[in-house]
Amino acid sequence: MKNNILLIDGNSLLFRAYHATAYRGNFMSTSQGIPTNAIFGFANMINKAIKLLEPKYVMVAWDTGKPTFRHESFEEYKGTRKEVEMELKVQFPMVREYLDAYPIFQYEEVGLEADDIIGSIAKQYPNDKIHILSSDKDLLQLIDDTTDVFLMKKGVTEMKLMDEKALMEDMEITPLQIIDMKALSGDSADNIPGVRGIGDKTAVKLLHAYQTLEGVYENIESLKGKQKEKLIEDKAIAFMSKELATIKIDCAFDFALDQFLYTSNGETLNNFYRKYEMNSLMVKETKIEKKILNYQVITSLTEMVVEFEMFVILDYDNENFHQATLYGMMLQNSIGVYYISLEHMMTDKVCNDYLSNEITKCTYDVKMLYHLLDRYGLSYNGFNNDLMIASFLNDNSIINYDRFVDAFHYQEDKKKQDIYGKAGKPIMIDESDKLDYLNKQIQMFSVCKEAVFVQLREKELEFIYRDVELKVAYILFTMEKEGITTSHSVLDEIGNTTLLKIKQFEKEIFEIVGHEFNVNSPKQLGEVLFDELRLKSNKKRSTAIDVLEKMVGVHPIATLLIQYRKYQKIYSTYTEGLKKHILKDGKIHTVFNQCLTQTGRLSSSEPNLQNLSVKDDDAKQVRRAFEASENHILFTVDYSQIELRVLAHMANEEKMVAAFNQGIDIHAKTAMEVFGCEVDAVDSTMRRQAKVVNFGIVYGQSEFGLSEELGITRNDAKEFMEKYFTSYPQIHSFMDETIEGCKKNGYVTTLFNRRRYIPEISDANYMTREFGKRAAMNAPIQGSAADLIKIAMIKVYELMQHQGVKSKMILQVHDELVFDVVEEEKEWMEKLVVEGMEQAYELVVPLVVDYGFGKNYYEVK
DNA sequence: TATTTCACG
DNA sequence: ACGTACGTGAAATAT
Repeated sequence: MKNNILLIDGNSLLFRAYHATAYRGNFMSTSQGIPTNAIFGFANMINKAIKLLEPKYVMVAWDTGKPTFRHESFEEYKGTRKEVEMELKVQFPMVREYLDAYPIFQYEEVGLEADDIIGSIAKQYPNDKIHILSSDKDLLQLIDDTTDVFLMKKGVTEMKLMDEKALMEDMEITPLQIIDMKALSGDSADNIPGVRGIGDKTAVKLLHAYQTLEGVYENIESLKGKQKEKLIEDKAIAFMSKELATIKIDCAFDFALDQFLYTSNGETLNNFYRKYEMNSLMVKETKIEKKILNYQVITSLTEMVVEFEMFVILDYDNENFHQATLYGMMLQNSIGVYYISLEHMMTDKVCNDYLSNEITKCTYDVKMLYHLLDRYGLSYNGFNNDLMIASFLNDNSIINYDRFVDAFHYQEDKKKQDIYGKAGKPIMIDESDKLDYLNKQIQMFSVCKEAVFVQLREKELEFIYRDVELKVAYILFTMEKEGITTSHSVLDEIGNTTLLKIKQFEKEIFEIVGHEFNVNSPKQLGEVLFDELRLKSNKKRSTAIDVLEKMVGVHPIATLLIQYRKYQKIYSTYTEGLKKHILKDGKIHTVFNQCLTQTGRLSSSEPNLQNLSVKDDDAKQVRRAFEASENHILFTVDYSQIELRVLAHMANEEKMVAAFNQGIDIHAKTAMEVFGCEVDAVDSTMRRQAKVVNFGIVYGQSEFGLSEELGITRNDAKEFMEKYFTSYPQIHSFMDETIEGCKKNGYVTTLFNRRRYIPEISDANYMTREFGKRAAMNAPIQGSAADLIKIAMIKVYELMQHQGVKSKMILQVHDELVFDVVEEEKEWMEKLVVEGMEQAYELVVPLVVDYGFGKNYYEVK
């Protein structure tokens, strides 16, 4: 029986991979700057070849000794060889490490070139099918009945299978004539001189007439003119060139074919990819592709057996929740996969029964499902499991999250975008491709499901999953659906006056500078400030606000720029930006992303309603556009210093806990401790400084950072922090223990067991490691606060349901909830929400809220 | 697509 | 000698 053997010309592929992926001196590299572009290209090449050829045996041959630049693209890079070489050189040991991780057998021998190794192996197994992968045309001479060459054309994925027939079509010569051709025309990249004045074209002509180099010289008298002269002159060189161009086929080796047996180890391979941050190459260990079941298109759920906890996914496009189109639904039971179109979902009574009953169902992204089914008037009961949320809780670092659930992406298969197009740019949907995609997706989900939920239990995340996130998902759906009334005319009005101010400031800036330029361009502004006006900054050429603020008093342009920036921001991001998001119902419906942040907070987008200006009054005016509905009043309730309270609780810092319990102003308390004075002696400056330290502690701020922030010397800042930690010793030990725990476990946890993995804490790089420590100190605090407000949302939502209020919860801004309250329910809601939030969970310190009412979002506070 | 800047908690 | 506070999203410019 014929074996399928793949022989890879390592050097030629690595050179090709390197040059094909190096773009104008830019290299793909790890965050530490280790170049990985050649490995990346190399991996793509061999993976593609292996996939296409399905070889039983694979090996890679390497050149030894000083590198011989056998690559055709060498010439182009000759000029910059020195620089380029280092970037490539470092990847030589890495590619060997890669092949060991695969694992793929590799071989090199002093005195032999990769060509000779490949040639000898190829001819040693005349009864097996040999494929050679290379970008070097030289290898084409090895083609015979059982040997072909996969020749890299351009880039890293284009390759052509060259056999005798293809070679004849392309170059009009036989494999062995490759040698004669090189003997005649030479190969500068290979240091083969050839006959001067004879190029590829002439060489081919001569070989057509006389078959071989020997043939040419036997018939030399039939030739004439300059050509004949040159041939006679360079005869010795020609024959030497022929020898040089001939690949050895008679080397003996002491390895056995069995050593090439192809296997691949997903774990070691993924460890390699992870190490060098080549996440896109990650392989999915579960290979379900081969056993994918067929799906069946049905018109009624009577055609399938309805089982407990089936996986259900929707067929919908890439738009956001209030715009997406629903086409159908796919379901999987223990027998198979079924697809029912929207039309039949709407008419089939059994389908309606299934969606309205409480039988447990599992999906991926339940909030999106609620939106779609709701918008199409369908029911959505019993969706008690969400694989997206579960896998996010297991590991919210994107890599693993993707690996686990979006595993089908790693099968080099179609992505959602390939099927439906991008948001705002839908494409014609190919029904069969789409159903194949959904079929694969649902089966992948089903395969992952069990492992995901086992992990969820192992990590003790069931509470946060079932009692927090799943419930929050439903509440967020209702909030997003409700939206917030937004006045287009108020935004217009603010926009218009803002635009006038922008124009005015711009004019004044141009007058000072003496010419016009794009003030929005950091590059152009940098030139104006640092080159033309000769202003100085300690931070390179940054034009950020803190740099500009330091220039106030030095140059009049600073104040103008600060003003310009402020109004430009109001105009572009807020007045104009927000208008685009007002829908026909006069409302803005933001999207709350539940599975995104590293800490467990929500994020808001399209538009972001969690960053509406509040600190600057001009900018805060934008909030006037966010209004209560008719006969309603806006109600906002926010936790007071929730992160500091969480810190006091988690660290169990007695003095701080006592202060909170006595209702003492915590910043004043801190000032008293740090400055060692009585409460009456605390002035506003001291309180402000204490407040900065309190916040800084939560972020793991350094002495340097504190000194910058407060504008004091580093020594003073150091003393400040020392006093802080002496006053609050438990906070110091809590931080230390948190960091130690993170180093030991690789992750930190919140009060409710939510995890954040922080691999950076063991990184070799100092800066990365320091970042890891700060993140480790902050995540339990920010994360626990995020958990708490989610619990409060549930508590308040449930109280509202039970008490039957008509008011709605509409926004969450990390420590704040916003409600659209029916006027008659004002006192009712005030009591309900304040109590709900304050009693959401019992800490060793009280949870306290501040709140306010108003007809719009400006007036509420 | 990446970078810079700036809005929020 | 390094570089310095956590977590987000949007817009404009630069590449």
